[in-house]
Amino acid sequence: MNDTTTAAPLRAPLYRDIERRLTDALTHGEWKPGTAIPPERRLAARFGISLGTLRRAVDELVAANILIRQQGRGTFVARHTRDREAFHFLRIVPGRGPKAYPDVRLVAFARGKAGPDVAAALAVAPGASLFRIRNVLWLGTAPVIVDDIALSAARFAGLTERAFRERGSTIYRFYEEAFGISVVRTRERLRATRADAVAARLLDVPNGSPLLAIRRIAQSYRDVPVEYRISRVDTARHEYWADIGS
Amino acid sequence: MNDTTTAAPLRAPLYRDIERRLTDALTHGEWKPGTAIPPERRLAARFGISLGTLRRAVDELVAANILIRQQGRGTFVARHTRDREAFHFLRIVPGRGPKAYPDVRLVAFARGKAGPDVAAALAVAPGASLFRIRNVLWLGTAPVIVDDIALSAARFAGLTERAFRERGSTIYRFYEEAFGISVVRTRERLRATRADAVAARLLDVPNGSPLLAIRRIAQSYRDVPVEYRISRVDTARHEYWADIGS
DNA sequence: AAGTGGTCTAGACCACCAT
DNA sequence: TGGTGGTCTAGACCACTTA
Repeated sequence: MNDTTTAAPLRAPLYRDIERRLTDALTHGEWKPGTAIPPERRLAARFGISLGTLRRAVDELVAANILIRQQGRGTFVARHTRDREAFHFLRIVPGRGPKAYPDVRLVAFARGKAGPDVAAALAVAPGASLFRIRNVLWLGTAPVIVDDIALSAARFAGLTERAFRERGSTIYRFYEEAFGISVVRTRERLRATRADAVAARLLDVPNGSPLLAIRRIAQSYRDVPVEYRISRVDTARHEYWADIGS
Repeated sequence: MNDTTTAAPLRAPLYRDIERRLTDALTHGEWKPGTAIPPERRLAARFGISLGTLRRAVDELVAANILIRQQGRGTFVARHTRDREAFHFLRIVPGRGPKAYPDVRLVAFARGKAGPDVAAALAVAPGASLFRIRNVLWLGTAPVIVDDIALSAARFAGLTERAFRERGSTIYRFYEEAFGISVVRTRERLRATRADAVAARLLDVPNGSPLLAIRRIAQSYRDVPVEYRISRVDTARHEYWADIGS
């Protein structure tokens, strides 16, 4: 939650320690997305700390959308649902009218090599092997977004076009279930660009139309980058939303 | 911090109550931006609650950037500094190279009437009197952003072009000091557009160049809208950043 | 009824800042 | 040295879910 630039105190507070031990357990797959972690009283006993301190550590992970509390039921490891992927990570909404789920259509699946930018973004060596996936997202009755996704072939070993096409769930849920990779945050950079020939054709807009270009780095626990994605969005009838300070 | 859609429990927790009483005091000007609120132990006694509960209420306001804790010194009402306005609310950064403070140049100051969209955004009656302000923001050696600001003339009674031009501080700090209006959050919607003749001239780009258009509603305590702003950004060498899930 | 998370208390002690 | 926020504890009781 802190700025990455914040100086670490000489002795980290106990709840940070516990927080680290909890994400350790998550990273090592001790608790899977969608399942409950042990009850708070049990965890507090296991770590030999008070309930208040344990709750504080869990609070941090809840705030980071890594854990989800449900009163009376338990605390669960967050998992990607259709809603979460469509309305939390996908920040494109209609200018007017209700939100809709995107219809994701795979248009290209290939292997490639990482250029310097992608390599830096994914923390792999330049020239490392990649999967490159292109999707067109339909919202309502029109194509609105072209997504170009780059994945490290090493991290997603065994991925095939067929598995991706027939995944039967959202993309991030698929990463979770098939590769044990949980996307917990994204960093996005936006620019206004012009549609090139490919995007113009896929989005059915004139060549040179203004498109919103979003560069996204998706990260897992511990800020490990797992996906690099460039989205180009036709914002004639849709827009990107960002609330600051809430 | 909660979804606005969350059903309210039958009996609100005590700390929500305290949080409301604290923002009441802020709204009524009991504590001014930049000054310290009373120490936590004193506030807890004043409200007749435990320190833990008082801290929880303060925690919420700290998370919302309304209060700022400083260990050993006190808890202060957040105030707009150059850094906060330039790096927290202004989400435009250079594509490469270090961030810089914007140089804000006023190019137009006028009165006008609210159309339906602006009226809805500012929660004023359609046709209500407005101030309309246009600034060009320079970053480094080039004009990068055109800001068109709309303010309710009633809420900013007495504002003059001269006062705005000679404000001697950032814009949001000026709202705070001259009108007691504290901006604590913004809601932004982004689109890719083409530069019209005016923007092209002010930003020194060809007519029709792609520009990032940002519609911003700035809100004070209790989500009261206080400013409507449309920014048009030349993203050739700058970009907009958004981190999700952190 | 049993088990979970949610709220609230009372108090001890630590870390940091100003004087 | 005194005053501030930061951490941690131990425990009581409430609210909600499931069986």
